[in-house]
Amino acid sequence: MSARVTVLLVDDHAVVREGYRRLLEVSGGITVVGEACSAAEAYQMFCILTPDVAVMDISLPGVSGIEALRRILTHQPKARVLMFSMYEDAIFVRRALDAGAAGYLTKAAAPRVMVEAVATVASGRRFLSPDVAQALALRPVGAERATPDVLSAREFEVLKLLAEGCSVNQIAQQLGVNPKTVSNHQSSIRQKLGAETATQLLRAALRLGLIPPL
Amino acid sequence: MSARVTVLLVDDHAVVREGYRRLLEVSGGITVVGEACSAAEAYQMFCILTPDVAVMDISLPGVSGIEALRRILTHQPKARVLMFSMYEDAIFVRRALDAGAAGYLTKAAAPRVMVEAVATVASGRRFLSPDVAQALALRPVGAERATPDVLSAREFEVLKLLAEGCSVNQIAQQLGVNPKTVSNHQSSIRQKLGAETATQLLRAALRLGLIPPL
DNA sequence: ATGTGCCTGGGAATTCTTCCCGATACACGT
DNA sequence: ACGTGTATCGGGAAGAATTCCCAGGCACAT
Repeated sequence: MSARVTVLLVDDHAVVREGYRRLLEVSGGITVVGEACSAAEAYQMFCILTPDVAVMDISLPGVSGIEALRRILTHQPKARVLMFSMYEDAIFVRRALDAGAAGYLTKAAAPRVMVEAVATVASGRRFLSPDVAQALALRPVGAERATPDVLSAREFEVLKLLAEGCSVNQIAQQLGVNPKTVSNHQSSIRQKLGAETATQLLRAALRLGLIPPL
Repeated sequence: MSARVTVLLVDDHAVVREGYRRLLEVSGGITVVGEACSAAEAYQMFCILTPDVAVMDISLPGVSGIEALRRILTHQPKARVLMFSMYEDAIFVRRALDAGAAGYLTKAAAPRVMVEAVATVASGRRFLSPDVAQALALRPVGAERATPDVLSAREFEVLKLLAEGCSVNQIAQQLGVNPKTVSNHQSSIRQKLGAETATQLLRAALRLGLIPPL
C-alpha cells in the first residue's frame, strides 16, 4: 500500500469527532491530522493541513457541510471530501455529489465501512455506502425532484438558517451577501414551497431534514 | 480504583457506537459489554447483561431513548443510565432527569468528559455536562413554567394561533378584534419570550406545548 | 377610592416583504 | 464560438408588517 492517509475530521460534536478519530486510527493506515467544528474552520484547516481526505458531517450549525464542501472545492479543486450524515435520503446524497463530494456515508453504516470509505476516497475513487447506493438506484435520475428540489442550493442554505431561527441580517452576514439578497431568496423560497407563514416554512425545513426535529 | 466498569451502548448508528466504544475503552477502566440500536433491544440487553451503566442516545427511531429509560427503570430500578444527546435544551434535560436518568451528556462536550461521566455515574453519583448544568441553573425549579406564566391569557391564545400557521389577519378575524391589536399582542409576546424571529416564536410555542410537535 | 394589570386600538416611524428589473457568472448543448 | 438557461446577486418602489408610545375602558384587589 501507499503511505498513510491523512484525514481532517469535521463535525460539530467534540465527542463524536473523538470517537471517529479513534475508529479511524486503529485501522492502521489512517492518521487524523486535524479536527474542525464549523464550516469556516473546516475551510481554514483544510487549506493549512491539506489532508488527503476530509470527512465532513453534512449537518453543521449555521453554514452547512455542503456549503463548506463548496468553499473548499472552490479553492482546492482537487480536494477529496467524504460527506458523512445521518440522512440517507436521495436528495441529500445528490446534493452532496452535485457539489463535488468524493463520497457519501451514512452513520447507519457498519464501522469498518468508514475506514474502507476513507481509503477508497483517498485512492481517488468515489465511495457510496451500500444503503445510499440503493437509495439512489431506486430513484434513478431526477426522481427525487418531485417537490423539494425546486429549491436551488442557495435557497436551501437560506431556508436552513431561517429554520434555525436566524434573522435575515444574520444570514446575510454569515453568507457574506447583502441582506436584500437574502430577503429576495426568502421570497422565492416561500413561493416555491407555498409557505405563507413562518410555521409552514419551518415544517418544510423539517420535512427536508434541514434541521433536527424538535 | 475499583473494578472495571461495564457499559451498554445504545445508539441507532453503528459507526457512532463503534466510535464511542473505542473512546471509552482506551480510557482503561471501562469495558463496553454490549451494544443496542433500539429501545426494545436496549431493554433486553440491559436485563441480560446487567451492565454498570447504560449510555443511551436520547433520540432513537421509534420509541425514544427516554421511553427506553423508563422501561429499564421499571424493571431494574437500580439501573444507572447516562443519557446522551445532541440537544442541550433544558426541557430535554429535565425530562431525562425526571424519568430517572443518572446523568445527561451533550455531544458537544469534550471527549474525556464522556469517560468522566461514565465513571461518575458508575460510582453512584449523578453527572451533568457543564453546558447542561448551566442551562438548568439559569432556570431553577419549575423552570418550564417560568416563561409561559408571564404571558397573559390573550397572548397565549394569539401565540397558539400564530404557531398553528395563522396570519395576523386571520387571528384578528377569529378573535373578533382589530388586526392591530393582534399585532401588538405579538410584539409583547416576542419581547417576553425573547423571540427575535418568527421561527424562534414557533419553537417557543412548541416548548410550551401549545401545538403538537411538527 | 385608588393602584395595577390586561385588552383594546390609534399614530408615527421603521423595518420587512414583495414584485419587477437588470448585471454577472457559469454550465451546457449546438 | 455562440446563444440559451439558470443561479446568484442586488437596486428601486410600493405595500405590509412590526415596533414603540400612548390612552381609554374594565376588572379586581387593597
